[in-house]
Amino acid sequence: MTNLSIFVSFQIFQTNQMLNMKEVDKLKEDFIMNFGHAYQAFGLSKLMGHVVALLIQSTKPISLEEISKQLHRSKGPISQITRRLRDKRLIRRVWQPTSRKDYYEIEPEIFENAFRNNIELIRNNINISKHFQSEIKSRKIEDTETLDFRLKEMQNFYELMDKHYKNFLDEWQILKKNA
Amino acid sequence: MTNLSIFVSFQIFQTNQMLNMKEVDKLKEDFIMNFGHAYQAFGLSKLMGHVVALLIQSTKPISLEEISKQLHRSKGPISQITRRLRDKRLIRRVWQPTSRKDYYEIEPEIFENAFRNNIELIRNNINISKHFQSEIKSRKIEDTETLDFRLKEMQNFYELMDKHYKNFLDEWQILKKNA
DNA sequence: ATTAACGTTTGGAATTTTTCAAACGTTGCA
DNA sequence: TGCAACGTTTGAAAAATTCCAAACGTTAAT
Repeated sequence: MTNLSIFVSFQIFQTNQMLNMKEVDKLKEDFIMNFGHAYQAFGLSKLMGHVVALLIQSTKPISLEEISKQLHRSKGPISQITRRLRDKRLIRRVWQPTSRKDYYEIEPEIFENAFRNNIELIRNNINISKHFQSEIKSRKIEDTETLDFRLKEMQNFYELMDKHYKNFLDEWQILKKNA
Repeated sequence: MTNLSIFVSFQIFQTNQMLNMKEVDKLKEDFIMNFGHAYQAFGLSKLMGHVVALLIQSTKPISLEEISKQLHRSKGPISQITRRLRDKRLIRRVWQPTSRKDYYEIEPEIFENAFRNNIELIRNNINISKHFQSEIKSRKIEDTETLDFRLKEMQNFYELMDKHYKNFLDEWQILKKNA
């Protein structure tokens, strides 16, 4: 009875430990999945979100091999996705003197950089509206009042947006320096 | 010689007319393609961009059948895409008393609404950062200083962004009323 | 020089997304 | 009541994307 009691409480202890382990892992996995969905919602690859999440929650840089292991992918797609993420300046490669492997860590300015990538899309909208306004004008097409109005509105909208985007980034820089 | 001259200039005239026709159509097609790419870059369906572009450049509402004809798609996908576009409030359905068909036109506040859809994604980022901060806290996980810092920064970043987004929309409203 | 440890590239497989044609349901009209 | 004109849904096909395994190139160590 006593023995059993001890045994049981030991079991419970074990189980709690394991549950805690599992819960932390589950939380980590959940974190990774959340970023996957968020990235997908932004029109990016889900895997990109997974890698980003993995690196955000990691205290130290992670090798390509370890990334592929943790995300259950082969090295091929991870190699490609890390390249794309580096191009977008969301992660960066670091050298560990002790190893020949490539290690990756999160780009400290990941959020700013992701945002800057978005600004470029906005700029593209401005360019589209400008481009077609000038095309219409130079060709003297008829009955374009409505389209002219809409294109001009589009231009105004995204130019104002661009202005506020800059304000935002400026204020963010100030905020960060004071922190 | 004179006759030939007249003939030639007539030919040129014809050709110019035809070229103009083609050029306008080409411009329209180019416009549609541009929106397709832009929508794709934002993680939306290319076809959504095509429909939006078609409706932006049209003076009058267009029937579902005509949309599918102009975009060379069958009615199935057009029906689905118009539904999604209506859900996002980028286009709207209008009733022509003379016809039983559904007609679509661009939503006058298309740009604002598209932007508002984006704000929701931002809000999601805030929620992710808040959620995991509280999860970490309630579970007393060890060595989370780095992650805590990053999550807090993420929250700050997107909350500041949200603030500026609101500023932007407010200013846009004012600008539009005064226009 | 050879080998071993890497990351990258590549061709095809697997998965997901898009699209179509046809069936279906609804509504207006005769 | 029956028919015709619609839009929507659906199951399968087509297209696009993602993914893996293996080949490859490069570099470092022996």
